[in-house]
Amino acid sequence: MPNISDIAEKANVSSALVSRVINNKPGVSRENREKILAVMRECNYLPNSLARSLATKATHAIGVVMDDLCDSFFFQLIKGMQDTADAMRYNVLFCSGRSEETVKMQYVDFLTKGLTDGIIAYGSSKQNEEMFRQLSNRSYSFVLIEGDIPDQKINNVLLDNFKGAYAATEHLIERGYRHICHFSGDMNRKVSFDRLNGFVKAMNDHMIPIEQPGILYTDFSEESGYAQMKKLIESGGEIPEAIFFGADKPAYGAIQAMYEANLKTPDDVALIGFDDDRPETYPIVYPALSTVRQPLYDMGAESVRLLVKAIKNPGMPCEVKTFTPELILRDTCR
Amino acid sequence: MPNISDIAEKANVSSALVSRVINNKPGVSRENREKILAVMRECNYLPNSLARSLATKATHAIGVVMDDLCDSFFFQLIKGMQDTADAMRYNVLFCSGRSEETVKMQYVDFLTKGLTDGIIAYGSSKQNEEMFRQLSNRSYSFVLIEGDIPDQKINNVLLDNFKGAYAATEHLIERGYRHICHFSGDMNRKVSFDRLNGFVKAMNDHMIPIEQPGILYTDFSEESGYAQMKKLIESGGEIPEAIFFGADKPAYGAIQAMYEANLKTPDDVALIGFDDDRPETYPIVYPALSTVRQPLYDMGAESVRLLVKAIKNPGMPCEVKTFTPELILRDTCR
DNA sequence: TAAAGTTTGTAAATCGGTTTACAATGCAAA
DNA sequence: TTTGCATTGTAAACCGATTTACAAACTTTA
Repeated sequence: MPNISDIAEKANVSSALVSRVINNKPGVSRENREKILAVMRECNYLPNSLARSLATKATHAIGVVMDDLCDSFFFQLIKGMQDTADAMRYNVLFCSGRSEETVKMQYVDFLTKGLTDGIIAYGSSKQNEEMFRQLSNRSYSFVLIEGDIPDQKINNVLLDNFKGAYAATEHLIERGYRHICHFSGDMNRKVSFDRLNGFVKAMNDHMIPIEQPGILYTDFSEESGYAQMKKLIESGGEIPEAIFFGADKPAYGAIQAMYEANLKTPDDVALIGFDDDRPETYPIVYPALSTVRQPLYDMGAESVRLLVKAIKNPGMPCEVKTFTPELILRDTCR
Repeated sequence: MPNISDIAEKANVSSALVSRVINNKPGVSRENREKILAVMRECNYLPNSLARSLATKATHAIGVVMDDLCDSFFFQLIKGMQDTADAMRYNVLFCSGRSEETVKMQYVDFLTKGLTDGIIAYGSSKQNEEMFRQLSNRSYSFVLIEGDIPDQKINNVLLDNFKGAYAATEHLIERGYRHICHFSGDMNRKVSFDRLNGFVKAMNDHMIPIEQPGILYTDFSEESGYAQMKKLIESGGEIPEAIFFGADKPAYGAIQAMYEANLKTPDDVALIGFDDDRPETYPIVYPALSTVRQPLYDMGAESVRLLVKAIKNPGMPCEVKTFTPELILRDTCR
């Protein structure tokens, strides 16, 4: 691998001239420019990015750190980020924590030590709050999606989970359902609280009592929804007329349990999920799930725009962009 | 952001000593080591990775370049890579081409200029052959999964597509089916040729004629399988007893078309897919698809092992690891 | 022809680390 | 007391680029 001095030597010029050619800057005669270009081509020369970034203090790369890349939930988010970054001429490096908070933090550490001009992280938990606080102190540019750090000004892309949950619940009420339950999402996540609160508030505002089984806790997996629904059915207790879920995946799990117990939706139980995390498959699958849609593509795009803005204006005051979810009615609740 | 000299100054030592502390090397008195560590902590000092990598010529990072991250097909591959890299203390940076060959190549370029010690790329096409040739010439370490460059020795992780297709077809024949068709995958990919050839060879070896409609061409999408199957049904021609697909996604599409036409599988048409690219959902979905399983997790893991080996032994002769797929019988063909 | 201005080229500092060669120090053995 | 050997510390070169300050050469202009 030749370096800039090798090229300079072969072309009988100083390395500063070669640098000017690399960066298309003035101050090089036509003659020399062509000679240098020829030598570069001949030697298969590629300027070393590390050295360039070290000198210029810019990498033109942004990092994205997520809990787990392998979740179709993130597809639209990723596409939004990638398209936007492409358009803004930034390269995106995705890192996957494989659901382990420690691995995720290790990647944040890795990327922020010089490799990227900024990072986007999805989700915050108590475990990583401290890390983001430190990023703030270092005045490193970053954007947090769906996770806020108490008492800390940071760039944030959020969803109004409360409003979405409220709207979904209210819709169920307006459709005439009275015995309505909630399957919450993972309660380690603030979003799940907000959704739960939206549900409770809507029920209260319409003076509908929350009857047994009331609120059942799941995580964000299909398995957990399946298990809770199966337990509910097997308990022999009364089955609610409608269920609002804190996420789509447990709703799909519940549908599976209902299917096995020969319960139909929406006739026996109306369902509304949250996320619009549709399996990328055909509708034979299930009855299409009614849900509260997160505008993930837009959120991904906005997070990149915000990050690039922060990178280009260091010291810029932090911004918070809140998106509003949309109620989408499909088969499981009209 | 303090640098190493700032720390050295504050601790009243030379920067070489600080470097030794950072890297846990001998040659520092207990006293000084502790003082330096204290100053580092106090200043929130983080050594700059770019500078370190520039000096040591190692980044301890590997890049993975794929056509499109947003495809559940890659999940197991990604997991295999990530787990293995974690265990070997390498960081993995994933890049997504968004299906555009030019973007994918741009990332190869970006990563190989110093950012990563090596890369893994999935799939090769005529368009990017030249790029991989050049990587070879630069003697940059890389591994290609499912893609070989003619006349070029490279590290390769492959699947024996021919054998898998042959086995699947033979199984259909042994089950007594005679009117068997093939829906090929995207013919821009060599894998599709191999699978097609496996099908044809098995039919020939058993002296079964390939009857109308014979071979239908799809790409790797559900839509294409749906469209071809629908056309076939609407054409009013004879429906084959069994179909072997070059990929799972078009098979799922075909199932959808069959469902709409009230055709049952395996009774009306037996189906075998390829990939074992299962939707991460519950079995209500479809009849579970019989398929030829790619050991993607293992292939991902092996690609990382091979790459790291190549990084650590520059000049190592290239290796080719070929995996054998496994026929998995589920509902659509017993 | 001299003075002033414009191009073009170079040397050297810099980015933030690592590493090598060597000097200074301390301590035990002779 | 001298010799020899670790141990500890430092200065300086280096990794591969960018950038600044300035010198040299060439044009204009008066």
